[in-house]
Amino acid sequence: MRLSRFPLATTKETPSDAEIISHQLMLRAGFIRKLGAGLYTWLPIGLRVLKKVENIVREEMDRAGALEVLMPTIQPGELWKESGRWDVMGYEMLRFKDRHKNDFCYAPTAEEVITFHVRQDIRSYRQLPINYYQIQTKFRDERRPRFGLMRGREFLMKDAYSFHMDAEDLSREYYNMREAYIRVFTRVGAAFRAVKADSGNIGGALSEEFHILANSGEDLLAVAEGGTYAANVEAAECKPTGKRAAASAALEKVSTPGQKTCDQVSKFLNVPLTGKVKLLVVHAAEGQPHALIGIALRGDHQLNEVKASKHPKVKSPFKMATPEEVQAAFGCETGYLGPIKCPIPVIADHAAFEVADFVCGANENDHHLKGANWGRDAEEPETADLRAIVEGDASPDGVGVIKFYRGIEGGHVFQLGKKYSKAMNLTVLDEKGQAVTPEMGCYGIGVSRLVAAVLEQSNDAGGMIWPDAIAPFRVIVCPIGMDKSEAVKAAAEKLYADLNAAGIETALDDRGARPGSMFADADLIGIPHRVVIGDKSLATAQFEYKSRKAEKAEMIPASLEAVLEKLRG
RNA sequence: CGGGGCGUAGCUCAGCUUGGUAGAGUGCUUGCUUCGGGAGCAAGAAGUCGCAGGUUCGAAUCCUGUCGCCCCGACCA
Repeated sequence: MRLSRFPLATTKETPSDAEIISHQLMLRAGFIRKLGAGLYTWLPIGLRVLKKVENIVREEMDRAGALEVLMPTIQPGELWKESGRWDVMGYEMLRFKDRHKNDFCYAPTAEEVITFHVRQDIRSYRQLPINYYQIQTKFRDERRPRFGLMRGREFLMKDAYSFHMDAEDLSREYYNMREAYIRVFTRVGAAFRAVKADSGNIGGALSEEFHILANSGEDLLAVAEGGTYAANVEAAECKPTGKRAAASAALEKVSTPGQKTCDQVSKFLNVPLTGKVKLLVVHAAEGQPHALIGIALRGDHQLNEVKASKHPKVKSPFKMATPEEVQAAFGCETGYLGPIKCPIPVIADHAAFEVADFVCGANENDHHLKGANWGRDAEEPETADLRAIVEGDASPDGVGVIKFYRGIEGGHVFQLGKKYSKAMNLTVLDEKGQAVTPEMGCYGIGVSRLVAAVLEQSNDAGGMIWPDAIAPFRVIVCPIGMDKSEAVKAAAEKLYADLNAAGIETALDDRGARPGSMFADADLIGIPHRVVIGDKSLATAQFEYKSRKAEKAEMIPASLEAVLEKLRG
């Protein structure tokens, strides 16, 4: 591509409404332009990168045996009513009516549509398993779109849906997709991690997210150093150790005027935070004997609200009791609550259950208890995994120590089970002629998000640094004084033609710009390989080569072969 | 949805408190000089000051409404 014919809309200034580096760079380098909140146009150079990522995804899906389809972005509301999600989905789903006043929505996902088609066409077990995928625009009306392409409203997504006769075959395909995802993320040059995700489904349904590691990531990941365990902190388990020291101290009520927080009490009584048990009061689930329920946590731990919401005795979604409700139930302020002589039922987190001789609130203003013990001073409580995992915890699988990383969710593989096939009455006949409801899996990759995510972990002060596999061009040829020197012009044109002939996507900066601006643009748009041709280097029959990642340029022989050698580098 | 902020030249912003001829930088056009890390000088084109009302002799500026966008939070998956 001749840059004189290819508008490079680069700017020096950083747009004020871009918060994260990938968003800033994509605007500055002219990859995207904003049309509205969460809506972006891909300009020619940016689109080249998007298409490359898209093709890698397509190749790997094809290789894994999935079949590409293309479903409409506009979906009939009827199907969503059939699955029951029309009323469940919130404002995230953009709804509208056509001229006949029929309900429609802009696709946020496509389980309903694909299930509808499979129901039309798939009748026999002989036709299964099957895995359909598409790479198509989605729209989710996020309440707060942000971070450019990272959380846009309209985005490009690869979504795949597989159908199976039984859970075993679903599991096989799940791992098949997982392998395909590993290949995709590896090929686009991302440093990533597959982590266990929130798997709410009963029946051992598996769910894993593929995260690109980046400090700007919205998700926190718990990864075992020296082990293989990795999970989204929302889903990271905390296992009981099964050990608790015997009670050795006598129960004693002490005056702790004004000491309301765990930190304050810990310092005031000179006991470590790990020796304190705190009690959170939350709303109980419908049908529980008491409207409130207490959750006991060790002093240094935080509640994991996802886990709490899933506990059968806790109201979902999770809701904390108000100070007034606590006062009514306990007759004291929230700073002095404890599980001993507690007026409401208590569930203890495993870690809180394993503390002996602990300090806790006395359920009386300005007083705490010392030397408290489960079993002796209160009934042995029901226990559950309720706390958030913390760095330094032992890995739940027993191998390694937990460390936190930030990640950007780029993909998700999920065993759906029969949720949609059942709701939408999809059945196929098995070899005995019996109708069977197929098992489903779904597998997504945020294609446009992946572009931003890779960039998020691959940039420097000069701008973008694209991996070869998804760079808009692999090589940029920068002739110095092309207008003045026939030799430079001829050499640059020849190299440009030769590289293209060799199948290398090459940009020729024939704009006649000054060297400074040429180099700055080449760096900003992140072309991985740069060849500079000037009279000085040609005098010694040399080109100047610089890798985008390298500090300095180096001289190479002025030949196509020498350049190709560097690309193989 | 709650709180805060911003809409002025293609882009980034000043001007608004205290009403009186529309500004800068950058980008763009032309010319001359320059030419290895975003050049210099000169000339030039470019804005119904988000939109609609109102107050006023006069509104970018004050008031009301409205739309759009951004940030924090909550919410959702």
